[in-house]
Amino acid sequence: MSIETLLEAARFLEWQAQQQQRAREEQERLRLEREREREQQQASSLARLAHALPVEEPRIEAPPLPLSPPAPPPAPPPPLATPTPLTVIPIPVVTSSPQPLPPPPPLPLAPRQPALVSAPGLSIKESAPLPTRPQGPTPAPLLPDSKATVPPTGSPKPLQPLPTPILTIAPHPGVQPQLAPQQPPPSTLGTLKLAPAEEVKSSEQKKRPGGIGTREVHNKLEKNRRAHLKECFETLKRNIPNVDDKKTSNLSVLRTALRYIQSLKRKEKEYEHEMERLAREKIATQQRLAELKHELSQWMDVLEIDRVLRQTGQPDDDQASTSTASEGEDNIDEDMEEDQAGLGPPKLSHRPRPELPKPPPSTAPTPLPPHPQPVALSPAHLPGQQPPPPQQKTPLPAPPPPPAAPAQTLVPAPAHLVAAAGGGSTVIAHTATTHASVIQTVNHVLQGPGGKHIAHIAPSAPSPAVQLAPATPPIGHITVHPAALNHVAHLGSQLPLYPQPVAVSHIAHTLSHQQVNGTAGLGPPATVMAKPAVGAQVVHHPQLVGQTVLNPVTMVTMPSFPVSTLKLA
DNA sequence: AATACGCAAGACCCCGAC
DNA sequence: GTCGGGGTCTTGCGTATT
Repeated sequence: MSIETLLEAARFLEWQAQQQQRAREEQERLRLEREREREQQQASSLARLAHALPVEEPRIEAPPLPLSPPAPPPAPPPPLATPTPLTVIPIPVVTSSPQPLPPPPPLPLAPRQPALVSAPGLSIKESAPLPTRPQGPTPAPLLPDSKATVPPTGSPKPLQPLPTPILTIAPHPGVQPQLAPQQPPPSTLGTLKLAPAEEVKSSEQKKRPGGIGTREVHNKLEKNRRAHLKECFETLKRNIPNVDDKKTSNLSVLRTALRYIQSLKRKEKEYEHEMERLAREKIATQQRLAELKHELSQWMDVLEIDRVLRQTGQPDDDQASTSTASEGEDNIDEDMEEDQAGLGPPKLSHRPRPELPKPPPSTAPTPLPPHPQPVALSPAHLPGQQPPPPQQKTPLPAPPPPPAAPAQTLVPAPAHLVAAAGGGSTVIAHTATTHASVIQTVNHVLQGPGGKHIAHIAPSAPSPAVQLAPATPPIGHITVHPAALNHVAHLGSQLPLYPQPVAVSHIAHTLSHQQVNGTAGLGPPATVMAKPAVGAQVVHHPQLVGQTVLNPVTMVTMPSFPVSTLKLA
């Protein structure tokens, strides 16, 4: 492209130069004509012997007409022919060498035509190469000269025969004298001057189909092509690092360029891979962050709920879950503190056996207070059928707006707690995959009278509202696993209210052991974990660490209730 | 069919190495 | 001085365009 633009620019400059040259020629011609006219007038007036003069004049004037034809071709590039040329003038000297110089008024016509033909490329190429190369100086003149003087092959032939017409013109009294003076000034043009005559012939010949002129033109074009090619090679060379200006043949340039391009491609691939890797890391990190946030929010919700339960709970032992709450730990902060303090035992005492239950609340799908929160309590735990004390509303305010997690996060949708209040007392806790809430839900369920509870946890509909859907078939991401009795969910243990051993393995995107335990990002849970007394065991999933798991699964193992009563999804 | 354009072959020249 | 490499120039031919 740059070459093209350069060519365009060069053409434009050349064109301007030509215009300038032409204008000067015109002026010169007019001046000559005036003088000649004067002379003629004087001569004619003095002596009417000069009949021949008028004949010649027509020739002189004839040129102008032809001049116009050449102009059009160059014109195309830019309409401007204005002042700039002055500066450009040098260029014409360089490039126009072949043709433009036609100072001689009569002759210019022919020379210009060739110029038109060759103009496009010559300007740039010759200009560039000439200076650079040692040959440079010679070539410009050489072209005309070589053709004119020494025709290596056969091109020059026409030159000598053709001169005759020129000679005829030359004889003009007025023209010749002037031509002579003009030529001297531009010494460089001297050679060029010779060219015009040749060019005239060539132009004439070239007009003839298949004539020598065509060959000349073709040679020029070919030369332009070579120059262009050379320019391209130089450009290419410039764009290749570590290329010696010397010793670099075109072939070597091509080879070097090839190697360079290949290396660039390799680098490009490497960078692409690096970018992909970084992008994956970013996504994983974002997911992890989102999950941690979500867990934190859920955990807070659980605490909140527990607090509510305690507040609303009955002091009776029957309602174990509530009883614990009844102990008056209204303050979440206290729970937190306790948990952090590692005060597990007290809770244990609170929680006898989940199985022990309280009145089958299941039947009472008492509509949970429109709980905006993602986590809801199974009816069994709801203080039953008791209208939620107003207090609930106040403490529950924190509907943890789903942590502003990045869109990419796989964090499941808000939780749904589906409580099957039916006689079967199958409680399905459909909630998001947050172990804390899961545990809690399960624990609550277990406490229910029926004893048949299934905590169903899965990413569900976005609506955070609690749904009581007895008929809802348990869908199973979840897994309440009575069999795995040996495992005590660390998360379960986190719940201060329900000390019974519960194993929960929360498999999420990229969870490390610390993350599962909450020791990594969650300060409070970490301390809560310390409940060895309860027999809590943390199930490690080292094989999952660092792995991305789609469809996070939460496993809750609850040994405390009879397996027979369990209804799996 | 005429013209324009590009390519390749041959000839020539220049320069550095031996 | 010779040789080889590289570059330039000229020319003919083939193809595309008008």
